[in-house]
Amino acid sequence: MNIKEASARTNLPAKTIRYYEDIGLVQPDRNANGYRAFEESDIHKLAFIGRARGLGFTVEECRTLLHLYEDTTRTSAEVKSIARDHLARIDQRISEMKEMRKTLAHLVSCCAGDDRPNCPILDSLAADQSVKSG
Amino acid sequence: MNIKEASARTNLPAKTIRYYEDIGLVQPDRNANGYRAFEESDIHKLAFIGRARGLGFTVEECRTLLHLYEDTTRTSAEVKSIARDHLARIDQRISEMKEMRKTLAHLVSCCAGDDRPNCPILDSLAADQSVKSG
DNA sequence: TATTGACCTTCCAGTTACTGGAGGCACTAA
DNA sequence: TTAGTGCCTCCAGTAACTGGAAGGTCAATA
Repeated sequence: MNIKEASARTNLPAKTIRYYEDIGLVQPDRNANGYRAFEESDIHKLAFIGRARGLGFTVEECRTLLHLYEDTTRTSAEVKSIARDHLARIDQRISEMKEMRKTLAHLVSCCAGDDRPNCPILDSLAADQSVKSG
Repeated sequence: MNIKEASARTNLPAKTIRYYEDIGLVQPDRNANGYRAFEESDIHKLAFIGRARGLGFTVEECRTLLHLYEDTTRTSAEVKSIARDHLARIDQRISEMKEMRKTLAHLVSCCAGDDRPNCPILDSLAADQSVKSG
């Protein structure tokens, strides 16, 4: 199948699929005319990558996961370790963002949002003692 | 003061400060020898930017906020609008990450993490019906 | 005075994961 | 034959830095 159908089947933009080929995640055959010829196995790989990306794994992690998937001598410990590291990064990131959110929400709630110039948001950004939270 | 002290005062890497000059966020004077000469006002701006970046504002938002800060004819509504948009983006991002976290945590908890190859994490990534959550 | 070492400069390249666009074949249908 | 769509490659740009090379400057020391 051509790239458009592969794109439709995997929900990945054609550009992205070409990119994944570029960096060696998939190696579809080529037709005589030079068009990529995707097999079911390519679609399967691409869908795998798409799902892993959807869970926030980096492309390099996706590559590793794909290798592990194809390596029947893998151990589930290897996979779990990658997933757990990623989970930790997500937790880290979530807590950072919650911290930002807290400060920001407080500032927003303090700001009149009218036509006067006085603004606690700017004051806080400018202040040496920054308002960190409620 | 030289860039090293400016860096220490603002907690921003020297590289980052040079970058901020490159993109026009600050315009420190230069000494006869070509070294940047930071004034208190530059430090203040840099610290402002650093705090705004710490709250997750993009560099372009920082530029806008800085302009607003320096423009005494601003309205707090303008500032609040930027902050509120940013807050919405953060909320969006947090909920996306929580969704990821949920799925991932579930998969991790299902995986034995031993020396056997069987792995529900890989199964889920490979499966056409993906496991979305608990 | 010469030289070390820390500090400063600019400029170029690399990072992540794509995305947009130009220029140009290939294929299908009318 | 022509139009329209789809495909190809290659180049450049995105965000916000970061690393490193090559080289000038300054203060202190041998």
